[in-house]
Amino acid sequence: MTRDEKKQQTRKSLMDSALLLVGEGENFSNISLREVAKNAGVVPTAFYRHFKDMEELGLNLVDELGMMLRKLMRSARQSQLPAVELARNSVELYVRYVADHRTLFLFMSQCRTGGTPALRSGIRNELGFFATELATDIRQASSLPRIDTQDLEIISQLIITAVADTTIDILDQPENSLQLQELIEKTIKQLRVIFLGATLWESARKSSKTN
Amino acid sequence: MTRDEKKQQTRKSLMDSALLLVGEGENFSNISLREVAKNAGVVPTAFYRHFKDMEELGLNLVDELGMMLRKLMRSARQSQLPAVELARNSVELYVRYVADHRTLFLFMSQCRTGGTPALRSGIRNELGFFATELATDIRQASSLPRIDTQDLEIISQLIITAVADTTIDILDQPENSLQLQELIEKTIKQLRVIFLGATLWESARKSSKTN
DNA sequence: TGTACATCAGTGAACGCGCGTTCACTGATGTAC
DNA sequence: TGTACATCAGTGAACGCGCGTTCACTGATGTAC
Repeated sequence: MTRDEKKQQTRKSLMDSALLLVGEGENFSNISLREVAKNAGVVPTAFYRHFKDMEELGLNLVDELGMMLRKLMRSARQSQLPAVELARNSVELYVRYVADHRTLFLFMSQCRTGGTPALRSGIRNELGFFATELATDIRQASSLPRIDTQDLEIISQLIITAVADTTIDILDQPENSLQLQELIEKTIKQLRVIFLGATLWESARKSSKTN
Repeated sequence: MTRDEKKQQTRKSLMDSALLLVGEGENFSNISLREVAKNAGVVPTAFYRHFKDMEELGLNLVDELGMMLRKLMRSARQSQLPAVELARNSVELYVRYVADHRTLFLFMSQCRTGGTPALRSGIRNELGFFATELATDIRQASSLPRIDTQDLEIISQLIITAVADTTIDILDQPENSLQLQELIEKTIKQLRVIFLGATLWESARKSSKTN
């Protein structure tokens, strides 16, 4: 193994170590550089070969989260489902991703509102990007062909907010629990309300034009 | 001043001191007992005469938040506005409350997803209570007279989520900024989409009954 | 291919600091008579 | 009202601990010839 490969491996260990500690219930902003290093099996000073401080490590986790979300989006696009089952399908796909990447989504939920300004804005950026992509998809699906672009983005943001906000509740539930199923149904209903509203919104726009 | 009055005063100083530090950009979960005591003008050990630890102080801040939210709800009820301007009026009232109690809402935003389990569930509890109240109000306003109670609660939760989620963005903006106004308009639009969706949701329920 | 030197990821000792918590205390306020 | 004692909010010294960061270092990997 080359020196560079080894370095990348240690770097990954450090990031995984931080996520592990998040998974054990620690708040990311309370996790110490020393804990992370210890957990990764290196001496504290080795940390500095990879990151300036914990915030920089966090920003790299945000990048990892971003890639994850893009993968999720790609999966969602593949399943060309009829609109009626789109909400259910999307939520269930999301829940599966959350379960499979528990610690990364815990990190997201924690830092989205609780992190340092840089972390917060990093995550909000990724979610914003996600919302824009979602708006494009909705546009292309032509379900709401005449709604204006700005409003479509606002609606997409609302969808993301509704889903992102349930994430912490999902993570608090054991997998396959009854409560988890209820959370899923709740979120599906919320998305359907939003979709229904979006349909009417379009006509509201049109009628306001005629006023 | 009696001894008990003095004690209550110190207790308040400690809680205010914690909020002050939150207002200065510190994360509540990183604030030390010593900082709080120092800021309140007492010796660190005096802290223990009032709270077991910082989490207990935080739970008392959650109570304060709860009272605040109930006051907000009462104000909102007084303004018997027509449904068409209800969204705008509510959002603007909320924004005024957020501006007037900046640090308390910062605390809420931080801890809603980032706090310890006890704090998180405390805040979610308050917001849940708020959602239930909101559902009752919507029911009584009879705007959606035949929607089922459970679904109405779910829709109320979505409204709360949409508003609560913008809170952190509102707090990041200087008062009276253009961006702030845009955030307000965005939230109003989101609430209107939800209300519109709720109207359709009702008929969707009815039509499913006929299937 | 073999040698001599450069690079640099990770080491380990050391530092000063703020932390939460303990303890015995002080002295103003409260209470019983 | 006055006195003697009890209460208890706040004091201040002390503790051991984990923290982030510095520094000179080691030794395996990489490179130039």
